[in-house]
Amino acid sequence: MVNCDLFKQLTEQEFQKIYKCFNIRNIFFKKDQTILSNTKNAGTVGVVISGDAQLIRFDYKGTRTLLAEYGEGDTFGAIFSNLSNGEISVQAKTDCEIMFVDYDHIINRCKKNCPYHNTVIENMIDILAKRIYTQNERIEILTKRSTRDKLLEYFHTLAKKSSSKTVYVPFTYTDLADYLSIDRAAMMRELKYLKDDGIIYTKGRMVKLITM
Amino acid sequence: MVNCDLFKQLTEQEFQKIYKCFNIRNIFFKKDQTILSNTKNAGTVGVVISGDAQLIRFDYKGTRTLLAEYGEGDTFGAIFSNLSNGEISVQAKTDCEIMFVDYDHIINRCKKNCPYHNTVIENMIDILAKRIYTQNERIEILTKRSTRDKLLEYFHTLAKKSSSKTVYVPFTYTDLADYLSIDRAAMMRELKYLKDDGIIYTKGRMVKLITM
DNA sequence: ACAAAAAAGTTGCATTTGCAACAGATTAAA
DNA sequence: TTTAATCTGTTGCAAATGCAACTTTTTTGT
Repeated sequence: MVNCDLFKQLTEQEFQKIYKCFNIRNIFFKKDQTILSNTKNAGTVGVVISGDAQLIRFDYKGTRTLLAEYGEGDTFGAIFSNLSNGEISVQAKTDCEIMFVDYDHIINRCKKNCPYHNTVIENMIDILAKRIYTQNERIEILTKRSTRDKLLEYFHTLAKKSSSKTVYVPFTYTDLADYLSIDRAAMMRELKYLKDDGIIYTKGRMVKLITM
Repeated sequence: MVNCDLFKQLTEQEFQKIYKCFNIRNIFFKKDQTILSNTKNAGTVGVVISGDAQLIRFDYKGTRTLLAEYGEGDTFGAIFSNLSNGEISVQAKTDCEIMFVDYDHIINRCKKNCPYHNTVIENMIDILAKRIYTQNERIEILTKRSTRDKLLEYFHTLAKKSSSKTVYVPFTYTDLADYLSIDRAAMMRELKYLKDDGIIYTKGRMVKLITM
């Protein structure tokens, strides 16, 4: 049984029917392979069955930006901005299995008018809404004007999610810098200042928020 | 007849039924009034019938960020990030009329199972997808590390939309700085450098992209 | 268990940016 | 139509940031 946002609340039989009707296919990827890009698998939605993946963009300058992280059950793809001359792609962070579903099949009801298609569409709405929410979080962070404020906003975001003042950065500090869209060295320096000022305490990727 | 993304492709009769069934109400706002915020009209979707509105956030520091602009037919609200200690709200930029629809009514089919409810749901998906697209554009811009690159990315975004190398900034330069999340003075300075370097030519809010 | 690769942690220095504080131009209001 | 308010355009200066170039530590692959 698949355990993912897109097909939740479906019975096994319903899922099997949809699997055929929607022309769904599962593909395995090795670490560092490209799962999806402007040219590869465009117009499809990817569902992570196992493993981890990252949405990454490279600038014309070669600047790397980490746009999102996907884990088991997460859904990605379908909607990208086709702007920017940069390359945007989803990369396998570990070996992973991905289920591909055509976006058009999801949102356009076919003549059969299967009742469980409604469920899928409602799930898709939830996925889109969640993505908007996540992007809003990201925008909140990026609109902060200083490195310090970006870091603090990010840590507070994590803290809210885990309802704890002790948070764990879910990826490397190198990636964190790319996620916050700042220079890694400048970020490390600011982390030190934050520690010096007694605002945070860190040990590896564990960060404890002291003030507030 | 309403002309908006949310209820497009509906007949007048269908719309009238939905208007009652969904408990929709139209409200007029004077310029600078708050249309929607964390506390006011949360959980509802606003549709601009006439006038213009802006999504704005104020930081704990008082830093203003312009998050989005809405014109006639645009849909806003329903999904905000509840993070950040800042105040987020939709403000009337001019006098305007707003139609409020409860988000739950849109996405949850009722027992009557009206066929035209499908249309509304499909419209909602399009709206969410479009919003994701717009947010991606914004993130593209914000992840640029320099003022210069932010400006150029923004101008190129406008240029793509209008398929022209001559673009018109749709709001004041003061607002543009808030939109790009940079200091206005620094932005004006960079605009001057861009002109000096022969990369752009400007006259008022008209910007002509010379290179590429 | 070892070698190689990646990440973490530092620092000096040049550049960019934000901030404050203006004057002039334009727009809105009385 | 005059006044007030907002927006545009500048500048000096201090502070923040990015960049390059390292060393040390940790992780990964064989």
